[in-house]
Amino acid sequence: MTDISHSPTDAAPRRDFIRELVAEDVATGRFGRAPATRFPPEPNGFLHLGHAKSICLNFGIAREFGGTCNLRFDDTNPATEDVKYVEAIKRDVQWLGFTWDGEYYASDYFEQLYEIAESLVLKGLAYVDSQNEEEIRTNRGTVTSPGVPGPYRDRSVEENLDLLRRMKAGEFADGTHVLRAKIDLAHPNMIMRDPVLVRIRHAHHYRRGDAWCIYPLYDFAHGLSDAIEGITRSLCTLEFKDNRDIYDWLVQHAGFTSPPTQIEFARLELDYTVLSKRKLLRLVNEGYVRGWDDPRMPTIAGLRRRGVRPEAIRTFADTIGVARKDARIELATFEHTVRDDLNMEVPRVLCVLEPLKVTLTNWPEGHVEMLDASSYPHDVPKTGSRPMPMSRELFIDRNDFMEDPPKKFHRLSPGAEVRLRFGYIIKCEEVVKDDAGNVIELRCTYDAETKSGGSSDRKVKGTIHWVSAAHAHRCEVRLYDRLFSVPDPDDRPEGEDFTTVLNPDSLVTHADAVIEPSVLTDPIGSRYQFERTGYFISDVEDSTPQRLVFNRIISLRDGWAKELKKG
RNA sequence: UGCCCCUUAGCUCAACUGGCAGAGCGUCUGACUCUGGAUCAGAAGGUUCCUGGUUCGACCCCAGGAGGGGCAACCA
Repeated sequence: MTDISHSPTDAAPRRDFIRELVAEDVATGRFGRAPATRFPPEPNGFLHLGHAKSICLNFGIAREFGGTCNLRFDDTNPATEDVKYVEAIKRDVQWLGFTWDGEYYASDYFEQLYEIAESLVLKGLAYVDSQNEEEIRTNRGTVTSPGVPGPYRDRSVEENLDLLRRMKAGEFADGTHVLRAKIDLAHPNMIMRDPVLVRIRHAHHYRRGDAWCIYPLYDFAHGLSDAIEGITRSLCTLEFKDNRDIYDWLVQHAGFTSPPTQIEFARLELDYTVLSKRKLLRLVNEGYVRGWDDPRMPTIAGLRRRGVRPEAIRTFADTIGVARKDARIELATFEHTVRDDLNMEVPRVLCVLEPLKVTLTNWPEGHVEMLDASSYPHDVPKTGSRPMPMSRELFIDRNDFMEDPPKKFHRLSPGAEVRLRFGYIIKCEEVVKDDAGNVIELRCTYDAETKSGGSSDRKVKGTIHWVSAAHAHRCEVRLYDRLFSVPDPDDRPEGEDFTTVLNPDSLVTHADAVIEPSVLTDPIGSRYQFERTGYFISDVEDSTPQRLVFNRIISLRDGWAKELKKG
C-alpha cells in the first residue's frame, strides 16, 4: 500500500501468452497492420462451449487491440457441410455478443487456391500422385519409420500440370489422382511427408454447387485462406501444432510477404460432458437428446435454450484463461459462473414442484390477503415487488415435509413450525393420509401476529416457499442435470463408448408443478429464480400461454444436500 | 521405438522474465439470515514432476530422466 509505483492504475492487466504475443506484434509493428484474427468453423455441426472459448479469444483480441476478426467458414468438404449449419453458427456467434468484420468462405477461394496449386507445380514443389489411398498410406511410413517415394513422384512439370488441369476438368474419377506437396517422405514430422493438397470429389457443394470436382484439404486451404485475408495471428488448438510446418511452408512458397503465424492453445474439456462435434452429432442422431438445442447439450444453442446468458459464457471464457497445456475444467467452475451471473439479474418467484396441500384451519373461509413480495433479496441492487395472494388452502413442496425428520431438518414435521415466505409462521397440527398411507394433506394453524415484515420477534429455523391453491397456475418444470454420470465420458475401457455412461436422470420432469400467478404477464423466455430451488427460464419452444414449461438453468448451491451426504 | 507439445494447491491460472510461490473456483470451520441460497470472516491445502549443473540466489537458465498428450484421413 505504501509503494506508489504499484498503484492499481498502472498495474498491467493479466494477459495470457497469446495476448502477450499480440501486444508484442503491436509494439514492434511486426505485421505492419492491426491485429487480425478469424474464427474458422467448418459448417458441419453446431457450435459448443469449446468453440465459445475460441470465439471469445479471437473476437476478444480484435476488440482489445483495435484489430479485426473475420468469420470464415472452412467449407472444403462437400460431403459433410450444409447451409443450415452456416445459419446456426452465425446466429450463435451473434448471440454470444460478437460482430464479425468480414464474412468469408474458404469455398470462395477455390479459384485462388487453384492458381496457387498450379504455381507450386510450376516451381516443382507439387506433383500429381496416382497411387491409391492405400499405397499412399503405406509409402508414407509410420511414426517410427521413414516413408519411401512413390513411382509418380518425379513426373515432369508438364505432365503434372496437364494432369492437374484434367483433374479440375473432371476427366478423372474420385480417388484416382491427388495433388501432393513435394517435400520429404522421410521427414520426422509425419505431416510433412508430401501432404495431400487437393483431392477429386465429384460431389455437390452446398455453396459452389457443381462448379468444382476437386477440393482442397484443410492444410492447403486453411493457412492460405488466412494469408488471403491478411490475418496476422491464426489461433487454433493444440492438435494442429504439427500442421504449423506445412502452414508456414505453403504461405512462404505461395509468395505471401508478412504472412500470418499460427499459435496453438489448449482446447476446452469440461467434466461430465463431451465437447466434440462428432460425439454431439451421435447424441442427436441416435436420439439420446432431443436435438442440437436440447438444454442438456453443451452446444451454444442448447445453453441458450437452457437459459444460460451469453454474459455468463463470456465470463466463463475469461475465467478459464488460455494456456498451452491440456485443460479439463471442473463443472463447478462453470456452474458458479452461471449462478453468479443470474443472481444479480433475475427476479425471484415461488414455484412448488411437487405440491402437497396445506389447509390453514384457523384462516377465515374465503378470505384472501394480498402480501407484498419483494422480487430481489436485500443484497441484489434491484428493486421491485409483486402482490402475492394468500388464502386458506395452499400448496407446499412435498419434500419440505417429513413425518419423521432427522436432526437439523428445519422445515415442516408434525408439531413443528415454519415460516411461509413473505407470509406467516404456521404450525403442523395434523397429517392426513389416504388408505395407502400416503400423506395427502397437512392441516396447520397460522399465527396472525407473525406477518412478514411485522413487529413480531418470533423466530423459526426454516422458511419455505408455497403457492395459494386458488391462485396457483399449473405448469411443467424440467430439471436438467449433467448429461453423463462420470467426469470424463471419453475415458472408457476397451470396447465401451461414451454412450454407456449417460446419466439416466439428466432430465426429471415435474408435470404438475404450481407457480404463483405473477409470472403470467411476463413474456415467454423470461428468467427467474424459484426461491430455494434454482434458476429457471420459460422454454421458448414448448411453452404456451395456457401451459408454461420451465427449464432449470442451474440449481442453487444446496447446503442441505451436503448435510445429508455427511450423514 | 521417430518428431512435437505440456508438467506450479483438488481445478483453472499468476509470480513484474533470476529476488520471501499468489489469486479465483472448490473444500472445511464459524457468523448472519424471513431463500439451508446469497453475503461476511477464517482455515486447510505446495519437495513448483525427478536428478544433477550454473548462480550470492532457480518455478524461471543448462543437461539428463519420468509422466501425460498430439502426429502415420484423399476429415478439420
